[in-house]
Amino acid sequence: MQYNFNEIEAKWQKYWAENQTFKAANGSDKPKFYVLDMFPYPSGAGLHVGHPLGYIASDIYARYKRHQGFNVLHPMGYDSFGLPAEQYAIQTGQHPADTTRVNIEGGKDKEGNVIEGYRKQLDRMGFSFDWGREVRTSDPSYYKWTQWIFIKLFNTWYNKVSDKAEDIKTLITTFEAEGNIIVSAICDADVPIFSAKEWRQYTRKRQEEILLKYRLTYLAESEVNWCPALGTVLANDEIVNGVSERGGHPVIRKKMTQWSMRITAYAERLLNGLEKIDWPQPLKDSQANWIGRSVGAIVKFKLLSATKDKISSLEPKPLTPKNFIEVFTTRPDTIFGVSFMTLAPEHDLVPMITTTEQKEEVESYIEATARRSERDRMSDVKTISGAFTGAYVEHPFTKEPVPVWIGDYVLAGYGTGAVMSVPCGDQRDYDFAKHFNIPIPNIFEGVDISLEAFADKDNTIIANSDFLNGLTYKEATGKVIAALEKIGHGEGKVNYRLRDAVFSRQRYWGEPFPVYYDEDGMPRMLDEKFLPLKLPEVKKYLPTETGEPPLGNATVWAWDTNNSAVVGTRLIDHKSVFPLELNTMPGWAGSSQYFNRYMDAHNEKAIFSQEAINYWQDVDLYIGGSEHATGHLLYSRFWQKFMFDLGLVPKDEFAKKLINQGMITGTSAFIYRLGHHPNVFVSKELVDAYQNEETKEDVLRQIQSVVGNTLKDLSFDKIHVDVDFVDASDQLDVIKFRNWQPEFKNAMFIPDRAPKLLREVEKMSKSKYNVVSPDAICTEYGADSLRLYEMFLGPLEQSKPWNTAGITGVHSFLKKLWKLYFDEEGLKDLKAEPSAENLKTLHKTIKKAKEDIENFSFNTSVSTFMICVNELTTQNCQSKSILESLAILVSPYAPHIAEELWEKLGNSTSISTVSYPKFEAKYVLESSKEYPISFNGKLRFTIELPLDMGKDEIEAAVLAHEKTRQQLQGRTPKKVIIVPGKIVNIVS
RNA sequence: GCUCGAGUGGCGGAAUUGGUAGACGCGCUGGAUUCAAAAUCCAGUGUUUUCGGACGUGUGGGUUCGAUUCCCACCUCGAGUACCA
Repeated sequence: MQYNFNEIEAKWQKYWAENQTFKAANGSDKPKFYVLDMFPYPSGAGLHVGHPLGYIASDIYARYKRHQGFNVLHPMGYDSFGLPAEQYAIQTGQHPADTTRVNIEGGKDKEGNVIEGYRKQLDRMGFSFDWGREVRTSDPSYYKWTQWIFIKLFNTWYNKVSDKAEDIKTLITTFEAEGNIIVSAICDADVPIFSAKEWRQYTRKRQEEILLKYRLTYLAESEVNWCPALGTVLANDEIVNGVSERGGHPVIRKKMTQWSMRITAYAERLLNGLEKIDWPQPLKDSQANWIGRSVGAIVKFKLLSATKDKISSLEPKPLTPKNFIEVFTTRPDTIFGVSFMTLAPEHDLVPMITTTEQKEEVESYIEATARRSERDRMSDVKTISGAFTGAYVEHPFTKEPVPVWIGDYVLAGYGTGAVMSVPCGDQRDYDFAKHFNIPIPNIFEGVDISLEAFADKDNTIIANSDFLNGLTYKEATGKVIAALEKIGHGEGKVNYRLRDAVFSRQRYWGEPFPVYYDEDGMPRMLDEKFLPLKLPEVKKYLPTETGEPPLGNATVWAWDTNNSAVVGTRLIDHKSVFPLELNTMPGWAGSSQYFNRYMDAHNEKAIFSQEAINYWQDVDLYIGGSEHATGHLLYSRFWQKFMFDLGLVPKDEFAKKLINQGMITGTSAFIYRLGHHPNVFVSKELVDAYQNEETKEDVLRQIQSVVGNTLKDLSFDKIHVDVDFVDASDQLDVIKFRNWQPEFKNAMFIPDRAPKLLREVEKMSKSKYNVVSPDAICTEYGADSLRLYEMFLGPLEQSKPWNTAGITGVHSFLKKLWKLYFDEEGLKDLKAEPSAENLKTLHKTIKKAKEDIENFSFNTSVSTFMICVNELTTQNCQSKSILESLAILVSPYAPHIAEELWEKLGNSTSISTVSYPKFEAKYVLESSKEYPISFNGKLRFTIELPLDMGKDEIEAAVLAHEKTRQQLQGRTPKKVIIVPGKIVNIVS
């Protein structure tokens, strides 16, 4: 009987679907285990072999956990809002919902190409997903809950005292009773101070404006990253090297009114939370880096409004709210080294403090920096530029005047947008001072600063600094902060690099905000019971002529408050019918709580029931790509903590363990095309030989014999060849190549048979002809072979190249496995009692396979199975019990063949929940050991000795051995090292 | 520049606490089977050699009876980040 994988795989996929084998119940006597994959964006191009790597690993683990007796939740869904569907809609006019459905469920695209569909592709690989819990972020029944969370965020503020998010009502109550002086909140910087009386006298609009400054999602005019080519704003994590992550378009800074998420409220908790989750260190590092906590101080420098000559006569005046400049510094200990102050050119105070004499220079500098794009400014960090404002501030301790400059090395968006410049202690300040001839006072003990700044905190001893002299960095910092606080000129402060996240996108294919704008133009939330607010139909998916987002094209997009319904925009009267928000939410909105929604995916009354969330708690294992480190994975943690504060989820971290699977790259194939002879192709070997001086002439002659002797100098172009035309020996199938494209129809090859190709590892991409689809592999070798091979390639986390040729190794393993159970006639007569050898092989395998799977070392467990099958084949194992256990061991990796073997052995239920074989040490105990005998650390020979032999006996046995005497040649050993069970080393 | 990770045969990779380097697979070489091919099976396969051995895990040093593994310096590649005060 042959191993007919196509038939077997189709049969069991059908069986699993019909019997709902992998349906997970929300409650069970078994312990729970939640295995999650990052859900995919369903693109029209379909999956290539790189995509399922993580899914295969998580599926193996999920299946293993079922064998271990866990109730396993292993869901899958689609992150189906996004840019590609929208851009396709703009080009073709097709509704993104339609193309998205085709990409998932299959069908035809506009050109009539057959799209297989993600679901079918995934099904062919035999995943044990509980498809009954599928979610699609673009489905109104799903995004209803994304909108719901948005409303919750709007109705919440962050109380620093309780250190958590609280209902906005508690804030309003406080305002009404006591004003905001006693409120300690994470809010906008420009909140005015008011009393309860003042609050009550404010208009409703004024009150709303103030509350917006406290809400966890708020509308604010802010500087955003605007991408003109995409017509939308982008978040910081959507920009790579100053250009858009998608498409590589330039990005400029622009002021716009946008929804923002107050993620900064959670900065500290997001940072601390990293300590209790088992996530990859590089990923934690990059989140920590992104949050960018730095400890230092705020220092206030009083403004002196006069020119330098007159300052000395000025009377000292107390600080008032408007007459100082605030800086943030991590080195308050160097305050006596300040010789100037630098503001970002965009700093609010610049126009106010600039003197008439300096006005022209400052304005032209500001104009020049504004003209430079973000990218220019970033790529050119060496050019030093700046301008003097003419203004001075007063040093808080020395009372000396300090000149105020502006310079684009100071960023408006970090800290206070102003720095106290200490040229002796900071290289940027140093360079700036050198360039503009500003003095560089030295405040470090025994340090030469004639060439560069001294920034080594650990070896700092402060000098020339009044009361800080002789102190270390740490001592001086503490002392100076205390002194600043005492005179009211500053305080200790922790600063974060993390910015609030802009949450508006000028796009069509995203979640609509459940927001309308009232008669005052203030945002109001729809009542929860009217959700979902569905995306309106539009004629065009582009921005409107007046520059509004695509939803501006909708004719039915207004909120009728009398009837609680979406109505035509013509009816807007700002009395009872109001305009709805035209922006949509960003890509990460839908993915920030999807893992919790899976727990109760069809609940219409709540995002999930409390029973469901309390049962499943959190994700036990999450597998996905590292590219989401500072996007999805940070935002999801933020929303989880928010949900936790509201008491909606029991855990404030959503995933205990996370693994980043590596990328599978392609192995591109190239043939060399002869210069000036576009019809002639030369093998890699000949081109290599041509590069070698010794063989160059031979190659030249060989090529001349084909194309004529006129050719003296050879040149070669590398041409991509479809990897489908290449065999395991890297030889080209010339017939396939000639039929590939018309220009190759009459191609000639040197040598003319199976020329060797050059192979290089590159990212998989259509244009490189190195994309391999899992469907083709499933058809030719089967899903079980694909699964095994993806795991066998190497460690899960590592990036590694795909080469289809190698799959024959795991495929013939499966055939050998099959042959242990079947011969030509059918199932073998498996009545033999297991031999000691059989049991040893089996139990060795159980032990190793279990260890490997628990360490996520899937590549080595595949080797273990190969060794096991090779041994059992040699042993001619005919024991049913051994072969039953083997089928279970293999089943997480190659589930189809395992089910078939299991059934043919006479079992009537699925193998998927059978308990894992138990390792028993007694079967693998050895009585003797082949001891390696080394002399001075170098292995010479081995001797077999009983394992229970003691050190002394071993020494005696080894020294008595004839080969030992040969090695020693009469010398006496100086030392004999014996590690029982391991090695013997003789030093002589 | 900074942070993190990695360098092992022709290739993917293995070696669990420092203890027989190269498991397993691909490829390659030879053989069996076949009219032939595919498939299958058997043997070999780090380099070198005077067939005793010698040399071998990016480079140079160190610790150790013993180092792919630990320490120091350097080189190369990859990922992230980038004027963060």
